[in-house]
Amino acid sequence: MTNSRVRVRFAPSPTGPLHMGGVRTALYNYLFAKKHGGDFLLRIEDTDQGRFVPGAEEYIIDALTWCGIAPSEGPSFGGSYGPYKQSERKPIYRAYADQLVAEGKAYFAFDTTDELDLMRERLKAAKVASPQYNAITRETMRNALTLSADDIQKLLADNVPYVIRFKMPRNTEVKVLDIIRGWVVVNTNQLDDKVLFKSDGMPTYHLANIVDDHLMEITHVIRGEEWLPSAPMHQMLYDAFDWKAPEFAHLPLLLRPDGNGKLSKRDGDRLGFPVFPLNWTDPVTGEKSSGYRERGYFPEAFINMLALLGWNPGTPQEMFSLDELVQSFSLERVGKAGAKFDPDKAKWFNQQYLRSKADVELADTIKPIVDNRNLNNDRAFLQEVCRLMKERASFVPEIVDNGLYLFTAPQQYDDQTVAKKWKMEETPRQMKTLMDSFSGASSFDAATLDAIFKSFLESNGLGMGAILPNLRLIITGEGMGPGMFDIMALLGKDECMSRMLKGIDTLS
RNA sequence: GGCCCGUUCGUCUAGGGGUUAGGACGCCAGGUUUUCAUCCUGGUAGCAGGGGUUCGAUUCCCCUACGGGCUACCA
Repeated sequence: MTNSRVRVRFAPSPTGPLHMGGVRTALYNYLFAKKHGGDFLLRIEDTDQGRFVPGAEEYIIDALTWCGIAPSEGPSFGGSYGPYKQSERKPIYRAYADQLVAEGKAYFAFDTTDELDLMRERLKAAKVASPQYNAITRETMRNALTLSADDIQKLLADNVPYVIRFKMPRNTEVKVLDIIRGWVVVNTNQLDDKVLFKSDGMPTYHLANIVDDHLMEITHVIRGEEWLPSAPMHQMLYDAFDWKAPEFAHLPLLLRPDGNGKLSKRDGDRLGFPVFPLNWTDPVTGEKSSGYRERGYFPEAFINMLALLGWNPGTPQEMFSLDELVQSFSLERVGKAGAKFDPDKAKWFNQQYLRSKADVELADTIKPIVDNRNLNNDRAFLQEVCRLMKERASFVPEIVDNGLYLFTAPQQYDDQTVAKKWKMEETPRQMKTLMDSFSGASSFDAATLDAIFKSFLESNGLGMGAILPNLRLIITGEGMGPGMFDIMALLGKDECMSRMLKGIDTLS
């Protein structure tokens, strides 16, 4: 590798929607690339034709785009190292497998699935610790190392299916330097003769991955910890090809909030939070999974939260824009231990972003929701709704849900407040008097209304606590909410009068 | 089972041979607010256990426990 330009890739398998753990892996790749002025590319690893899920690839691209971490190379993104889908690179791989065979570093194996199962069972019965196809067992199997040249020719001529296996050397120490974990040392006796090339003509992950990373000039492999056990094997492959291996960084896993285990696709809706960035409907089962986007999360909040799950800047800063993350990120500050995802903290992040948004911007965001429900969508009105409600919401849709009374008159009145504050003998009379005071308002703005209200209290010798909750009750139906006179000013005189009248009437 | 990786408040984490072990979320209490939310103040709670090394270990080493990952012609 002659150039020193950093190139990293995110290489998911299109077997379903990308979950948040995958998004985090993509994010760290993205951040690392940007930090070092390098390239971030997407490669689709679809070598397993049996597990292909329609729509998954589009989903991955949509999700990354929504998160603001779209790659600069990849399927539908272009780039000069393509194609970026392994199924489209199929013709490339065979020659590399053949090269290893020619050099005696790999070999043909003709064993059937049944024969392999039998071998494993035999070894298990003999109490062998980990039954595997390796330097010892390969001697008893049907492969190019045990068969005669004539037999092999015959099998090939008969089109008997075969795979190409890596000839793992015996009793050799393999060392892999991981940026996050340091040296990881494994003896090859623990490793098996991995299949590099499948009988269906496709390479396995291991071969395709190494060949593509080499051809695409990947300098750093940043991936999930589930790949750590196969890293030594990958190192052996780079050595076998006499290629310089990229640097490795194995990320700690995202764990589920309850109990144990890594976060899986099933956990989300079961525990009441999404595991996916976007909604997803399984094309086969029709099963629906909810996404962060549709739940009302901002991509910035989602990304911010994800970034801090396993990485920290070493400073107390928690709120990070994507640019700030790029500036601060380093693999050295990625932790080693798995991180449990905390839905409460995710919610808090979103709340922070929601509060920091401009009212105008939020107004645009709630407009589709409002339109969808046939509510008042006047821009200035929505902006004021957002100003009043955003301190009281964690998610965008809550602005509308919690402030529905700003759009439509209440249909019912909060029982608790009625029971506690509404006095049959005097409240209706007080409310009527108050109505008269408001109806004479010179202008219906919050300050004027506030002044009118205060003088009403004073001239009637009343306290706020006795009157205001009831005013709120008949106008909003609620016992709590934003500043009462802001609400009234927003609703306007006619609406307030009509609501007060209806409220008094209903509750009397 | 075997191999590999890991272990600081409930959670995310800072720290690191001598610290009152720091921050954030959550939770609790008080203040502000006519109310709720926000905001402010305070509080609760942690170095998995046992051996070493050391004047001194949460920090370094070993063991154990626990957790996780991998163990396919899946990635």
